[in-house]
Amino acid sequence: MRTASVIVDLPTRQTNQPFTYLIPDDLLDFNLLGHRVRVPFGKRNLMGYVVAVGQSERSDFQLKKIESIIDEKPVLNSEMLKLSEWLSNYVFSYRVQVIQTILPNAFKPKYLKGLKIVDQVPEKIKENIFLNNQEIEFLPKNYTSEQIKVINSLIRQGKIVQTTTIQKKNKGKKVKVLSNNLNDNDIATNLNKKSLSDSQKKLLIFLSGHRDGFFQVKELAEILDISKSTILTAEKKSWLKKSEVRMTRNPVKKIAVTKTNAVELNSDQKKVFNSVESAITKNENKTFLLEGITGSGKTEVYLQLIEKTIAQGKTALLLVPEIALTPQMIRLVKSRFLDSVALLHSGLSDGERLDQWEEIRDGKIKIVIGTRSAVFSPLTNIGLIIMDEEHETNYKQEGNPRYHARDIALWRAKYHQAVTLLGSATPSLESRARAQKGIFKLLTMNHRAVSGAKLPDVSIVDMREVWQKEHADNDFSPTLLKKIEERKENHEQTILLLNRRGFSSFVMCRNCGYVPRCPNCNLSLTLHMDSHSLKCHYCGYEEAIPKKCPVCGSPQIRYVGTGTEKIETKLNSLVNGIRVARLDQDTTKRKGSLEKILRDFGKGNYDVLLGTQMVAKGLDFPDVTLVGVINADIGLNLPDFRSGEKTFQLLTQVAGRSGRAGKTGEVIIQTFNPDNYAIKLAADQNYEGFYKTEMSIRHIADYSPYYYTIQVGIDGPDQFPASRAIDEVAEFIKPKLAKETIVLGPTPKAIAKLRNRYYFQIILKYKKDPNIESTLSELQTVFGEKLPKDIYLSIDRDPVSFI
DNA sequence: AGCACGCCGACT
DNA sequence: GTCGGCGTGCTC
Ligand SMILES: [Zn+2]
Ligand SMILES: [Zn+2]
Repeated sequence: MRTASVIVDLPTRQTNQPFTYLIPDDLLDFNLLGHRVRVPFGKRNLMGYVVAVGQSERSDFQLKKIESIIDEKPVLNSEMLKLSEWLSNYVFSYRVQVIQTILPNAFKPKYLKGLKIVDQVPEKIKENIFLNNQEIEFLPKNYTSEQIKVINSLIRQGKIVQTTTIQKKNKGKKVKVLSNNLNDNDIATNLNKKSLSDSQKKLLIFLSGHRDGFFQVKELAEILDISKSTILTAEKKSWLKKSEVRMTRNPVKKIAVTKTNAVELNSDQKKVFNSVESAITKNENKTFLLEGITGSGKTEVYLQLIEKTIAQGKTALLLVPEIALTPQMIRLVKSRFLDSVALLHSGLSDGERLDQWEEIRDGKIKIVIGTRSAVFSPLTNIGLIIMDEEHETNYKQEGNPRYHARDIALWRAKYHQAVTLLGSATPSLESRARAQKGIFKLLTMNHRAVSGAKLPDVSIVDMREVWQKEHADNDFSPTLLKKIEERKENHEQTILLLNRRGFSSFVMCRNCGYVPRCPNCNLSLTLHMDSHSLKCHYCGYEEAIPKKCPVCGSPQIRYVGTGTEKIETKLNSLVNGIRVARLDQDTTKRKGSLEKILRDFGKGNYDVLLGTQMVAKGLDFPDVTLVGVINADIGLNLPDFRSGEKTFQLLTQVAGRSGRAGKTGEVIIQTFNPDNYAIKLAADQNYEGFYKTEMSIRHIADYSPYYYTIQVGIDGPDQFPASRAIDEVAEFIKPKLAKETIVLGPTPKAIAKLRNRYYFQIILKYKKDPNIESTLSELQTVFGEKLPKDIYLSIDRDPVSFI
């Protein structure tokens, strides 16, 4: 018997395995591998993915037949089938969930429930419920309980049946287009007619110049500045021919650019280019780590390597942490490769994403640039995968499946015998350590690309002294303030970083010390003057600012700590006429607002760009000659072994925004911990020094990269059952793991309560433990089975954050 | 996820 | 006796 193994579209523990189906006669000659199919499953029809085809002689029970295929072409090629199998095991996720992540959202089907009459039913029912149809769509919430009762009894009697239909969605809009239907003679004769209106004349002249184009009515009306009715009349007269095309939505086309060409590389860049290029040419599965200081011209190297790859008939993938923050890079890529590049990011609609996906699969597009999920784009024959800013934690998905784009990139590069290029000014310790061991090849660029441009001069300002000499609570040291004023006078620009949004970090009663907290998370609420409210930054809870203390009634409420809002207000009052743009989550909620702020700042409409970590990433503004860090200590004391690394990266990256175009840049770092190693080494722009120091700290504490880490979590609506469950998890796994594996906990998570759920964790640290994967997958299947429904188990391999 | 099966309390 | 509550388990 010819059979197919099908993963059904049901992300549950019990259905996380292939089910075997018979292949119907009409599909026997068809290769079903990777196809979406409709299959009967229990009482209903589900969608599924064929992950294998073969022979089976099972006689223990009657196999069911595949009902039909959904698409003409398979949606998963053999690479993606293998990848999904590996990844689901690697990150402990259901296979369907991984497949859904690999595929564009538009492939998620909609199940429509319906009712169908199969026998005699009372006339009244036929009229009232079926509205005299044989089959209707059925949504229980649209019917009264009486009606549901009647329906249920008729189903029991076998007179009507429930049906499910699987609906495909988003196959792209069909649009009406018009094209020229006249030959030269026709046009000439029509143009000679006396009765011709100006609009008609315009249209005819246009048609004579665009013999082969297809245009939408609206488009034509706009181009020629004539009314729609003129065009419709012309259609009636058969001047124009009507047809329908499927619109492929291509968001890159909307970015208008002029073509640019490769720029001559400097000697640093040339060296890097040559090493990587030779590996691409030789089809070596090699990974390079490019450690290039900020402004060293990594992008130009990327572009020329992509060009080379394409010239060899292969495809290329460029991953960036966040599209919105790298508009310059996108523009550059687009200007170099024009329409042959696909842009994939979270801002696309399902339909846009599907269109791009199909063009990539069909080989029409050979260059893909995109964020995390673009790593799954269905390119074939990949020659080069570039991951820019490889240290960014954005590349790790929070929530299932918890994958890291770097892991996928390396897997795919191996599959394709391709080259991976990881680039950063501040590589993750993990990658840098691998380069040390020779697993990755280390390449460096230590000079800024623009001739004459140097790394900025960095100085640390000890805020303890400032508070002693001036008055405490000063957010601006006199040094920083003076320099901001100077920049304003000289028509240069300043970037200010403060990694905390809102007005103040929390509010406190001066009399009794009461601090308002979130009822869902028990975390202190942040004051927001924009919205005149207190907000929880973790769940979004919001309440009014108290006029007096709810505990003791005192009207003396103190605002503690400083956020971006307060800095904006202060700066406006301290420097006369200064124009400040604020860039944080609160000012960029609206679609397009981020781009607008950056554009306006680039045009010189502002003196200062003030914001959270967003201002540290990738921005490239030539007039910025001063970067100020208001408070470098935020994040330094978080309960996370990577807090030093994160601080170093943030400071180094933001410092790199200064003096990129030849004008000397300056950086002022304000801190209460001027002796902290991460802050000092960031001030020295000394990545290698930081790497060595941090590695010794990690070594002593047995942390990554010396050990692998896995976080096992439990969360539930009540504290006690959840804490008991995590204890049981520990009991379950401990005896199965290798003796050398270190088990930390169980402990409550750093944020112990979030959105009314209680969180607990166990951290596993291991170098080599052959039992780890089997133990954890057993934990999911065996232990997970008896876990109460409202308690969730999570497994996070190589977590990037412990907060 | 649905849906059936099954075992208890409440009602025509 | 029957209806319906939702706890448990299965779906190729
Ligand atoms: Zn009080
Ligand atoms: Zn909250």
